[in-house]
Amino acid sequence: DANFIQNYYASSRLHHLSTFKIELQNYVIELRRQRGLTSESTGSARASGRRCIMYVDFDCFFVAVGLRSRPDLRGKPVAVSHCQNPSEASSSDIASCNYEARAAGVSNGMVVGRARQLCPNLIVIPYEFEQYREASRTLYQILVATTPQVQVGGMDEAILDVTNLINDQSADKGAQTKGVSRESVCAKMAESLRQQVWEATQCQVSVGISENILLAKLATRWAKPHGQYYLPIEDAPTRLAPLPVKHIPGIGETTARKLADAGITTIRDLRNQPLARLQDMLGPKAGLNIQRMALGQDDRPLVTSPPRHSVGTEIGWGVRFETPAQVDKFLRDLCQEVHTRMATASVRGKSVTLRLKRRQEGAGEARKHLGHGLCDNFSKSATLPQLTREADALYQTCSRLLGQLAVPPVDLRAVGIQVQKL
DNA sequence: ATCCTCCCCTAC
DNA sequence: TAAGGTAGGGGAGGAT
Ligand SMILES: Nc1ccn([C@H]2C[C@H](O)[C@@H](COP(=O)(O)OP(=O)(O)OP(=O)(O)O)O2)c(=O)n1
Ligand SMILES: [Mg+2]
Repeated sequence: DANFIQNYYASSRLHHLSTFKIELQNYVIELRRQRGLTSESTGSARASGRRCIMYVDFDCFFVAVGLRSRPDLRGKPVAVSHCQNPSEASSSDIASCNYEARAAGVSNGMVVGRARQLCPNLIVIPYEFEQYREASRTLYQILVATTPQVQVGGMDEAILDVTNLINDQSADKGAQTKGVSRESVCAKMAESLRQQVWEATQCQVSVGISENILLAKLATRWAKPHGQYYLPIEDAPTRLAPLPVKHIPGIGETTARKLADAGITTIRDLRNQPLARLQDMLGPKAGLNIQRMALGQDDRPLVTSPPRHSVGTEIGWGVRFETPAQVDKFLRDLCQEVHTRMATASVRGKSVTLRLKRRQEGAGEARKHLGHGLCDNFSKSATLPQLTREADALYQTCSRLLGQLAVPPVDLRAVGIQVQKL
């Protein structure tokens, strides 16, 4: 099908999630430039001691945007998904659900069929990607107008370093005790941001506030929905101790299970482990990082203009081929897509990786309609003849890699390419 | 030690 | 029907 890739991307939420993030990073740089703030000192460069970090995150973002034009649905359980029928067997993903739906056990990423079992009166509304894009951009306009020290966390979340702003305002107020003053000045600033975002977007954000990125992010959990929460760093040991390890950013499903197998389930457990044991399980750097986080320690500065290290594209849905010629055509189209993105970003690369998924021996049809199902992954990289972004050069090299990986077209379930060494 | 390739994992 | 992408951190194991 000639326009498969374009049509697919037009409907893929995960594609939009990823590409909006890149676009927002560039947008923030542009907003800073417009305000003549490019070379502003860092948010905490002047300060030697305590930082003040704010984590700003829209509440059930896609649903909140969708409900603006559907006020009659407020108060009812609502989810955003492609699902068009009332089936309890739908394998369509829920991108976002509101708090009414969550009360029934529904969560983001769940398939609609399962969600309907938990919440039979769940209402499904469609995606509105352009509206999400607009709301995100409005959020970032407001944030950059407050401080240039903004890190893009994603389409619906951002991190601010307001240390210098807070210190200046605390100093202006003169005599007040430092600790109390800082907290109240932070709280006022967060109130103001939430109000501005609400007025400009008719969507709510929550704000977590603390002294580093980790604690500010964890604080947003207590801030939601549509609230704010200041987590004093002194309280961190007590507040973090009982939380499941999965709350630490970087610990996902797989790592949490691995830790559970070793009897480690809470952040307290993580903190009490000998460092060497965590490092044996997770590796030297990961073990150290995770134990530091368990202690509430995080000295990472904001990254306000992250350098780009790779440009890639991958499709793992609807991939069902019969002939090598079909695979070849698909690969050509992917190379063209990457070429276009590299041109937009004004980058060229010296190395390319081909990534494939191959249907596992004996795996039946995927649980998800036209999904990749159970697969084995393969990747192979090669150096490009020169620093390039030309679609044809990418294709020549990828085509060779495809031959080397030798996956029968019928067994292919995903194809992707990624260019690096930019 | 440090690099390289081929992975796995994570977050939105 | 359904739209399971994307970039970065980092580990294992081998080469230098
Ligand atoms: N599995 C997921 C998770 C998220 N998203 C999209 C839809 C979300 O609205 C948006 C932001 O993700 P969040 O994790 O911030 O979730 P929400 O904003 O929906 O809820 P909240 O932040 O209130 O917990 O990303 C998605 O498509 N699929
Ligand atoms: Mg959110």
